[in-house]
Amino acid sequence: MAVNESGRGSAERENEEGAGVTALEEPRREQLLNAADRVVRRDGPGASMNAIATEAGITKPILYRHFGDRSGLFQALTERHTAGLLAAVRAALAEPLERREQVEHVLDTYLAGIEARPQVYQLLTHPEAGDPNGVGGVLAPALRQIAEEITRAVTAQVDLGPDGPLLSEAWGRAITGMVLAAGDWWLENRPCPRARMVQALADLLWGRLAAAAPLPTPPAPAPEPVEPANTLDGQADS
Amino acid sequence: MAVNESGRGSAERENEEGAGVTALEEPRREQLLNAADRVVRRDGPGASMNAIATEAGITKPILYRHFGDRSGLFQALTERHTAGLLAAVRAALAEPLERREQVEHVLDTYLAGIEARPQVYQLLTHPEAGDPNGVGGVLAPALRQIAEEITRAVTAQVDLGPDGPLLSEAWGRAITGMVLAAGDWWLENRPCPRARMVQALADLLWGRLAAAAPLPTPPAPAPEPVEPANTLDGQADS
DNA sequence: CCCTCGATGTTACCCGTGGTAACACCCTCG
DNA sequence: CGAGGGTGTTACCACGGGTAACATCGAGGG
Repeated sequence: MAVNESGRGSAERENEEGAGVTALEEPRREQLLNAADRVVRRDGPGASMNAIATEAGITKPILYRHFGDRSGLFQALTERHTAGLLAAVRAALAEPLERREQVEHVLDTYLAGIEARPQVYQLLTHPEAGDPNGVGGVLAPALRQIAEEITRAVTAQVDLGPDGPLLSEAWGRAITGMVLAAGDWWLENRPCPRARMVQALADLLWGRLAAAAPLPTPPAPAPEPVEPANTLDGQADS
Repeated sequence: MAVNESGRGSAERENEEGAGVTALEEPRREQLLNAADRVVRRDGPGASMNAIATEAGITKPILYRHFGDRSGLFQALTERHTAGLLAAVRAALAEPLERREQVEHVLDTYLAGIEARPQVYQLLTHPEAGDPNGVGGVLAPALRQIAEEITRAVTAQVDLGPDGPLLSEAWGRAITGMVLAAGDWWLENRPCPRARMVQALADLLWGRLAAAAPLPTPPAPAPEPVEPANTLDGQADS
């Protein structure tokens, strides 16, 4: 067919990849994941299967043979990257520090993790970009694991009285979401060094918002007529 | 033609819809939005344009004439629903209450808002499900507006010293993300009544996690062999 | 030596979805 | 009676996920 060297993207250099132990038993799979990784790093999530296949120097069906479907591929890809961050956070949560120091340590660990791999970080937070099925909550699986880890740590380390279980569960999610949103903003705007951000978040958790002095109410209280409570309850749909 | 009554989904009852003022000047548009609303409520985001068109009893091109493209439709749809929630939160933020009461009020307003329309709530938090372009941050536009509103309120009402701007910006995002994640979890599991959840979140912001007594470190420090620090840093790319 | 087996690879196709072009209808206004 | 604008339609295209069917090649085993 003489197609030997047609338009295969940037293939034929899958050798010096080097991956973890898993490569020893499933080398091809790892190579494909590495290719996918490159494409995602370049095109973000939502990269097409065709693009990934081309980058790997092959065609779609092989990808599907190895990963079943697109979400399978992305799940595998995500898990590779999740492991490190999750383990790091877990370790930080287990360290025997004074509470404030420990919280700062965990916050710093997370921020450092997402700082190190900004592109991939999108994968962890938006795994389902591109496949509309199963929207499933705000927290991606990776984040949900972190939330559970926090819950576990709080349950084990802090005395919250009879409502402990409820509080630690709620707080696990709350803290995760808080760090997620704040970290996302920080990563995008870089308004301050990491340590400063850690302080800001720890301060929030330490009730600094609650404790701070109030400012005097400004003189003109209602300058703009905001069109009172327009459709506050929206379409009642008769 | 004789196509009069072929396969048009559930059309010909667009009359008793009842919508806001905007319907007076752009009635067709409102009807289409109502149809889209129904479909999204039923199929979640990621509903296809065809499905929406069919539900409205028409075909795709008309949708595109009115909204340009898919994201235009969803943006219009989102704005309709955002208005109420945003206005409510804004009002709650402007109320002259004691700080703790005000925070509780805002939290309760938000939770009540998402509680009232769980299906649509997905729209606000996952507007880009189905269109992989422009992933753009964790916080959807609607949430970003809320975050800015919180930032504004904190800036105006709380004395945070020289770092005020940074802190209020960071905290605006952080609090929004916190309530988003916690609210999402609460909405899905309903582990407690709303008022309880409000308390839990306010307590967190009030530093209860920081202030609570520690639990004695459990006797057996390493009961489960957790497979020590597997691939802590993941792919080191040897 | 041949022949099966499994992994690797390909071409060609299906279907659904976003998006568009071109044409038809009707109703109103000058 | 036209012109124009809103409403509607039938195709059609490109592209992305996913699959069937066929081709190849190396390793064993009778």
